[in-house]
Amino acid sequence: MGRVSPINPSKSDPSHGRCPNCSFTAWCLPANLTLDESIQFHGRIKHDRRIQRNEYLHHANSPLSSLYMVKSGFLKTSRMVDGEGRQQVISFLTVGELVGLDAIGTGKHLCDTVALKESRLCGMRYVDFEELCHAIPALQRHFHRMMSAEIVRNQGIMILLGGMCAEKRVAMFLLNISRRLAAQGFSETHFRLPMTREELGSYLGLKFETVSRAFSRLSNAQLIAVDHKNVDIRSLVQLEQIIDDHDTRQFLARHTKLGTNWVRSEIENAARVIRQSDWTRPLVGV
Amino acid sequence: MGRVSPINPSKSDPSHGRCPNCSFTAWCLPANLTLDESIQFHGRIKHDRRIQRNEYLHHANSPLSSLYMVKSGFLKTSRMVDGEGRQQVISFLTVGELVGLDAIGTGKHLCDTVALKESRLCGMRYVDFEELCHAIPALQRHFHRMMSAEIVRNQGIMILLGGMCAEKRVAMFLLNISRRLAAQGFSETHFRLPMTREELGSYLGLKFETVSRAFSRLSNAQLIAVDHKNVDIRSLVQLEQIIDDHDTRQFLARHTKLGTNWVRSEIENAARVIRQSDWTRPLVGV
DNA sequence: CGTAGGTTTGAATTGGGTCAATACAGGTGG
DNA sequence: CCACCTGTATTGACCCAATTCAAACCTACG
Repeated sequence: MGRVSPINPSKSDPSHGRCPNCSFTAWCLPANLTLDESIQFHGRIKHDRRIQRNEYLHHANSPLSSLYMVKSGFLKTSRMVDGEGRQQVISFLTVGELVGLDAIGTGKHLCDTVALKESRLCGMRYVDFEELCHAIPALQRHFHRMMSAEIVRNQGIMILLGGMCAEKRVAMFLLNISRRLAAQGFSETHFRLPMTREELGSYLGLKFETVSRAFSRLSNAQLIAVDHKNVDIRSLVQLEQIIDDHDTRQFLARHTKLGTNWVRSEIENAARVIRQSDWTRPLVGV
Repeated sequence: MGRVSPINPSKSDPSHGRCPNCSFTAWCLPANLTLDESIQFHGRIKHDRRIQRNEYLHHANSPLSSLYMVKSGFLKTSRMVDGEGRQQVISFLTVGELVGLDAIGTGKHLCDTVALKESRLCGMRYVDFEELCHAIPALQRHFHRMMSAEIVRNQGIMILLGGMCAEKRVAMFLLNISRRLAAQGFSETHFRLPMTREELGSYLGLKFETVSRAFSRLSNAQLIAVDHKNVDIRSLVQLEQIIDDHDTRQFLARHTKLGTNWVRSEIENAARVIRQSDWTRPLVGV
């Protein structure tokens, strides 16, 4: 039996299903299913559930019924942090990402999951999914790999939260978003963040003012351009460099031109050059 | 065919295997396997691998060959954080806990895993494990639940790292250790930590001096007694309360008595007792 | 429009980090 | 058995990045 090659989702043949570019079908392409298996899998999918901005996909404590794949849009998951209602954002989810893995252990969702913008999802009843995993060994292996990958992702966040300064956290986040969007065929340098500074801060372990300042500093250093929720990455390379750089402030200072207008910038730089060594000297052409 | 009831591991019947109280067999008890399945599972286990303090179970980048269960002892896993060799502790592992889930996605370990003290483990080749998961649907379901539980645990760390002050982090850690040891039949209030302050700090996103100060403050507030690596939890209840309390410093201040010498002498006695006895011995059913 | 929610920025505060000094435990070898 | 030595732990003094508090400002949307 011929194997379905792991081609780009956008080119996948929708002949055996009513949901063109079905995100769930696309998700299991790397599992390298046979055509039969692929049809079998596709047959259990509930296609194209839509939810509006601020609408909940599910609340904490609700039972797990289905796993969902994001087909379009953006969602966040968040969890209660203490006795009283403080919530912390646990993840942001976008196209091609699976929702509900954390509920399998207990059979109940621990997270609220809510749409940050209008979103479409494909779902599959979890009991069906388990059944298919047993019927299709390749799917089982793929699922194990995906669960493991989720664990590794979370370890990445733990590293971010455990030891990085504000600018590195934001830089890592931007690179992460960039890669995830690029993987789905969107621009890797130019996007609109669907979450507020406060939600982002909650995710990154920072207050919203600190997030805002971090954006400003990265912007001053010309690594990005920010206009409210719109982000333009000016240098993916430097954004990556800053994460490994031991002295973040110095790294940013090297690339920063001070002030918001030419005159002020020139004056302050001139003063600095006179007073100190030339490490604050702006880039050529300023 | 009769089902193996999910009884306490320490009472499990070792009749169908050479490894009494085999930690891996115990791990799959909640899966509620039939006797046949249980024997089948047990048959693939490589029993009783021993590793010494500071010995590596595996290094980062080494291929995943086996999953391991900790039978006794304590290990840590850690990951490279940046270009140069800074490592961050990702997890501490003790009796009854599974090692290697994060390697399934890529087939390579991302973490170094090293023993904090002499440890014994049971292992199973991952290919065998996958095969058994397919052959035994109950095992597959159990494994999925365990992977999901691992994701949930990591979310807990993310919450800890994202928003808690030093004392709360240490309090949570102590409660966590307490529960894990209690689940294996050890004392839930009285134990010896196998890791250094630095390793603990790395895990909790703090410098070792800060960990030390946090221990001191919890100790001054009579919630715990600390003597170097020996910890005696004086009030599990208050330790839980402090996590929900909005104003940690005030909470601690309320309970702090200055200059109580009698406490100190009791602590030192307790510490002596721990040092003399083998603290790793279960209190029940030895 | 007008208002509420979101963002930016400044100034003051503080919790944790850094640096440094000392104490202690546990292992080693004499 | 003891003396030594190294790695670990505690504690104090000072510093700095992030938080808190506050004031504009913007923009999205009814």
